[in-house]
Amino acid sequence: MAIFSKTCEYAIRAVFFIAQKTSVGTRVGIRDIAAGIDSPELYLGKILQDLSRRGLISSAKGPNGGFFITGEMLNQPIIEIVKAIDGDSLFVGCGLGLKQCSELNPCPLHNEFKEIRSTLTSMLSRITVGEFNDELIGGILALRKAEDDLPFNNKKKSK
Amino acid sequence: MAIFSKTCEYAIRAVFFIAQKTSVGTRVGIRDIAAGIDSPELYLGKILQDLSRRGLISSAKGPNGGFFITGEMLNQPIIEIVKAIDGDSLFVGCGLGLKQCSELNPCPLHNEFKEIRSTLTSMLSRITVGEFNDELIGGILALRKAEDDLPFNNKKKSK
DNA sequence: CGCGAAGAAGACAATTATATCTTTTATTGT
DNA sequence: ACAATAAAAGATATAATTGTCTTCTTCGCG
Ligand code: FES
Ligand code: FES
Repeated sequence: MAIFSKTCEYAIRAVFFIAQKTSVGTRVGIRDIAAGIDSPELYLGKILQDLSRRGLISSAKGPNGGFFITGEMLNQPIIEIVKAIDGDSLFVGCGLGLKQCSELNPCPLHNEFKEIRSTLTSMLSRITVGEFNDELIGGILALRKAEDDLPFNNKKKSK
Repeated sequence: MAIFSKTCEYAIRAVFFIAQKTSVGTRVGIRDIAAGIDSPELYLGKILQDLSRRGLISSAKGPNGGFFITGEMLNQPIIEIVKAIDGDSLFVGCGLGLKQCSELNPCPLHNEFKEIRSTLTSMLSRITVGEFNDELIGGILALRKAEDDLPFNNKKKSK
C-alpha cells in the first residue's frame, strides 16, 4: 500500500511532465508522456482523458496536438489531482476505517491521524503543478528512474 | 484510497479489541471481535489467523478458547501490524511510485514525503497495542460506529 | 472416551483496480 | 477535399483485493 493509488501516481507524474513541456512552449502527446514518466501508454490515455474532462489539463486533437496546461492551471495545487482521482478519503476519512471520523467517539489513532492528515493536506495544497518546471528541465528532479538506479539511463526514444 | 488497506484497518481494530479484552482477563472469539469492531466475521478469521501465525496475537482452540495477547505482545508497536499486512512500502517507497526513493534523482515530492513518512513511522512505532485499553474499556475511544453517527446503535446480536 | 466449542485451512466468489485494444472523432497541413 | 495525426470513447481483459463458505483439526470438559 502506497499513499496514492497507482492511477494517481501516474496522474501526478504526468501533470508535472506536461507542465514542464508547456513551460517550454510545446504540446506533448500521450506516447511521449508515457515514455517520460514510465507508465503504460494506453492506460495513461484514460487517466489523461479523465483529467482533461475535469479541466485540470487541456488537450488538442490533430497534428501538433497533444496535452498542455494553461497558465492559470499551472498554479493549481496538486491536491486537486489527488482529489479528482483518489477522492478525499485520505483527507477526511478515519485512519482506521470507521464510518466517520469524528471528535466525539474517536478511534484510538484519531489525534495522531489528524496531524498526519493536516500535514499531508497542507503540503499538497501548497505545491503547485508548475512549481518544479525548472528543476525538471534541469534534470535535478526526476519523474522516472532507470531499472535499478543504475548510473546510465538508457531510455528509448519514442519510436 | 485510505492510508491502510481495508484488511489492515480490520487487523489494527481487532488487535486493539483483543488487547482490551485480554487486559480484563478474558479470551474472545471471532464472533465477538467481529461484532465489536464491525467487520465481516469470516474474513476477519483469515486476518486473525495470519496475525496469529506471525506471532502478533495468540489463540486457543476449544471451549473457553479464543484470541488473546500475551503480556510482552501488549508492548509491541502497531507498526508491526501494518508491516505484516501492508508491507513497508508506505515507509520506504517513493510517494510518486518511482522504482526507488533515493536522494540522488529524487522525485518532486521527495522532501515533503520524507517528512510525512517519518512522522507516520514514528507515530506507529510509538503507539503500542495495549496503550488504549483503559480508554476503550471506558468508552472514551471507539472501534466501531453506528450507521450514521445516529445516537441510537441498533446493532443486531450475533445470531 | 466422546461430544461440543472454537479456531485453522483452503477453495471459491465478488468486487475493484489496473491495463489493453479497437473504433471513432476532431484538427491540421497540403 | 484529403491524408495524416492525435485524442476520445467504449469494450474488454487481467490482477489484486476483499469477502464468503465448507470442511478439518484441536482442545476442554463431563
Ligand atoms: S475517528 Fe479515526 S481518525 Fe478520526
Ligand atoms: S524519490 Fe519520490 S519520495 Fe523519494
